[in-house]
Amino acid sequence: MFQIDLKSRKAIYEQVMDNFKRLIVTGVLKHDEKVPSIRDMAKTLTVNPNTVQKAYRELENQGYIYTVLGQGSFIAAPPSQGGEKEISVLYDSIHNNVQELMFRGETKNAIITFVENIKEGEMVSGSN
Amino acid sequence: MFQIDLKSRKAIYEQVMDNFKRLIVTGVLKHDEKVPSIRDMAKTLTVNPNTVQKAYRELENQGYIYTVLGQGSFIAAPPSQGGEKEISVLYDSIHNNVQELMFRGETKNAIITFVENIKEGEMVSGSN
Amino acid sequence: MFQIDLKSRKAIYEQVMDNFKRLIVTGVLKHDEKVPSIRDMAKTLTVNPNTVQKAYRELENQGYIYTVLGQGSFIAAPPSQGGEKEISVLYDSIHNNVQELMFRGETKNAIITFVENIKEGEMVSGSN
Amino acid sequence: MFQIDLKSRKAIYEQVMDNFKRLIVTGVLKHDEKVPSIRDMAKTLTVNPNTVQKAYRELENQGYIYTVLGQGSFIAAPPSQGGEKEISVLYDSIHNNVQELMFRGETKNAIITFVENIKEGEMVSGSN
DNA sequence: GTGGTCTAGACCACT
DNA sequence: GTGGTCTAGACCACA
Repeated sequence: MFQIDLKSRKAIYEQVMDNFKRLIVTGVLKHDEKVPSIRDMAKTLTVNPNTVQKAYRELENQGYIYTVLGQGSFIAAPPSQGGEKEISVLYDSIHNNVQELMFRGETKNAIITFVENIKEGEMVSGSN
Repeated sequence: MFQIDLKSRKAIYEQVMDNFKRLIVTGVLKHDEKVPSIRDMAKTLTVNPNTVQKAYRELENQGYIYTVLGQGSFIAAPPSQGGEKEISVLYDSIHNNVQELMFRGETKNAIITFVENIKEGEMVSGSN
Repeated sequence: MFQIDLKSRKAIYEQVMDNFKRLIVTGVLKHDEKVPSIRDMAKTLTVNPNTVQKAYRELENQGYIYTVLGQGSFIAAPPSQGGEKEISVLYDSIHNNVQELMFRGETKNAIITFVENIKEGEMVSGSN
Repeated sequence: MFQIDLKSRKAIYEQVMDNFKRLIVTGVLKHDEKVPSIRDMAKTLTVNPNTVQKAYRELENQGYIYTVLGQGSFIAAPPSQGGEKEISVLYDSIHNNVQELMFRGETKNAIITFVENIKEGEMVSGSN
């Protein structure tokens, strides 16, 4: 499904979250699809189950998955409305990244071309 | 100059770094300009000098400032070349942010318009 | 493992770094081997944990070790490529040392014989 | 004569010392030749006279120059004998540098060839 | 004045 | 258990 980098400075549970988010956002994981159990996930990634549990708990808090007691966790429906704050955070992040790219010599046109070529169901290698 | 949030979950020294990076990238702080001494900065922010020192040391490692022994720290010259890895990280981050925005219902056109309106010396309210 | 000289003019954290570098470069410490925890090392050397932490952080920055959150630090893989600048610095240092040795009466042949006898996994008493 | 790098992490007085040592060892400055006065040197390098004074004092301690009261400082005679400790320090430094070069993938032959090509009166760009 | 090092000791997050 | 952050406060070297 995906891999995590134990040597990374990023916390493992955050890496797990990021990977799930990416798979959900890119449409690989669809609404109401079941996610692996905590134990299976932990075994697959060879990490501590507590770590996976923390990732799932956070994902649930942020609305990406929901849990049915005794049955496991499932992908939540895409947010139909709301999340204004989330959206502005994302825009701010883009703003900063674009400015730093320009500071580092990238042209605005190159950046816009890059953005234009992004498709809704496409993934990028490794990120943040 | 700027403020930091002592209650934030983000480390103080990282907040200091982010603020300086933003001021440098947006052109507010210019090449060879002197930055406040560690002690002054610590007093202004009401944090421990060691914390500011850590921020400055990291900023120096990352090439944003340079230090002259016994005289203080100064804004470094913008990166003329290299930083390929940095640049690809920034592009990846934009990629992910754009995808999540589209997942949340924003249109590609709205995002591109947003990017087109970013100027090289402009700041954004709260970021990251 | 090794000892440090608290009275030396050289910073303690630098002594710790130098010792680790020597053990790594000479092959005594091998890839993925665990290094003592910060607390253990501090106890062994009878110095403050913060001092050891600084040494470890720098060693990580320079690519000699890597850290797994919550598990400790480990010896990194030898540099496969790059480090052009590092290499030229080392050559420059040799250049200067050889010239000073000749200035002090050592013959070129004696120096070359010395270099020829250096083995990849050999240590030298006290250095630097 | 030479330049110093104010931005370097190396102390200015040490840079001055290193430069003089290099000029002496490479034969550019010869026995009994006069070295610039502290004031002239400070003006030329645009540094504090106290800094130059410290460099000269250290150079005198290490036997590279000697001072005649009221007349200035002069290059000392090359060491005819002694300095066993200095010599072993230089050999140790070479030992370590060679080992690190091999660790970084340089071959022994390449290093030996490099040493063979060093001439007594040749300089190297920037060192250490 | 400046930054750099070190200690002692507390608290937090991750595994 | 592990490393990471922060504080308070001392001392040193350099310019």
